[in-house]
Amino acid sequence: MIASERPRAIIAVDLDYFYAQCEEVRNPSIKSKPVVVCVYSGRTQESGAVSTCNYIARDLGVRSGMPIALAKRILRDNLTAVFLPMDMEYYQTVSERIMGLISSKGEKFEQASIDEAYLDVTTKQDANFRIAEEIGKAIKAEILSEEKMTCTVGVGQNKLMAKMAVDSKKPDGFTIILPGLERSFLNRLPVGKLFGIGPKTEEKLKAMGIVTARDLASADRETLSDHFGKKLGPTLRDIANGVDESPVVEKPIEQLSRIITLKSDANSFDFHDVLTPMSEYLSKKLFSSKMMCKTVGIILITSELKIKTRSKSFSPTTQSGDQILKVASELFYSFFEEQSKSPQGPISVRRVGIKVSDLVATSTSKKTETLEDYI
DNA sequence: AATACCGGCGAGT
DNA sequence: TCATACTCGCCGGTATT
Repeated sequence: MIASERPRAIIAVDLDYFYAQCEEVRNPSIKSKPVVVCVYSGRTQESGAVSTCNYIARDLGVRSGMPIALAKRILRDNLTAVFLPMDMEYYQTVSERIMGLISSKGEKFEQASIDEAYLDVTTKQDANFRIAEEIGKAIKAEILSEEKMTCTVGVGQNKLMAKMAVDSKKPDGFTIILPGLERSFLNRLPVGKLFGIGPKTEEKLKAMGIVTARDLASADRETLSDHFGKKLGPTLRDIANGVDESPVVEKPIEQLSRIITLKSDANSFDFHDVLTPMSEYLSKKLFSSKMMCKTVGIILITSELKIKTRSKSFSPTTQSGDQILKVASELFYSFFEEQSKSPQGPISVRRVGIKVSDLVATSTSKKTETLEDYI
């Protein structure tokens, strides 16, 4: 046993229906109406998907990921419904202000997404999360007064439990799971409600007779490893037990990608026109985040919505748009070469993208390693 | 035998 | 019915050293 470890106090903050709430803040007159934020793909007038929506729309049955046309059908009798195109730049600036606000409330801060963050507020005299509660309330109050926005806060002894606390009451929630009460909080939940267990894993577990978190928490370790592998198997059991040792730390970006929907499905490798701006965009992103990439990949989504990927690593690392374009073009070319030879013939593609990964920070020292590679 | 690379899949926002 | 744009992580297979 490890010498008496004091439980950590972790706060999770989740900005409620973030994109749609940003739109409400910008234009308060829509607050009383269903608000649906859309990603229009440009194929037809209404093609695309719902990114997120406010709770008025959710209560009427709209869900994120849903086709826009379906959301419009659901809301067709509601003359007040508002459909807006996504405005990432605006959401990003709002997010940055709020993240700055949250991070100032604790030493260790981790942004988990554009609208989620963790804060480690562990202090010596806070075994019952009194201080964490104060800080959590202060965060909610400040986001409300400064940005006119509600959020949901969860407190637990690790990131997993803080997140489960958040998920248990949204929107505008505040939930604390005290140390020791993890199992009683989780036990009744179906495994699919646990963070990290999606539909596929839930189905597999169900087939094994594991339905609730209680079942999973005491499931045979050997059996879990056999079915899910030696990493995921034990992790699943940990999740059901509320166990999570992962620290609150800012993680460096490890990949960047850019993907678009084609105006119509295609099956040739003449993608130069769409690839060029994507490569330039990624190059600029790399530059602004002071990163270089070692791997370039392509992403294709077929007409049947199957995802295909190809990638290539190289050295030295690069930041250049031309280089990214060159590698991506080669990958596209050989992908379609390969496809044309396959028995099914050429494949039809709906969406295409480029991904840069294996990112490394550009050397800050005077003598760069990459320079020597060129000599 | 260990590590790197590659493509597919799953989960989440 | 129609089905976005990202990010991260794991798995198994194969290639490289």
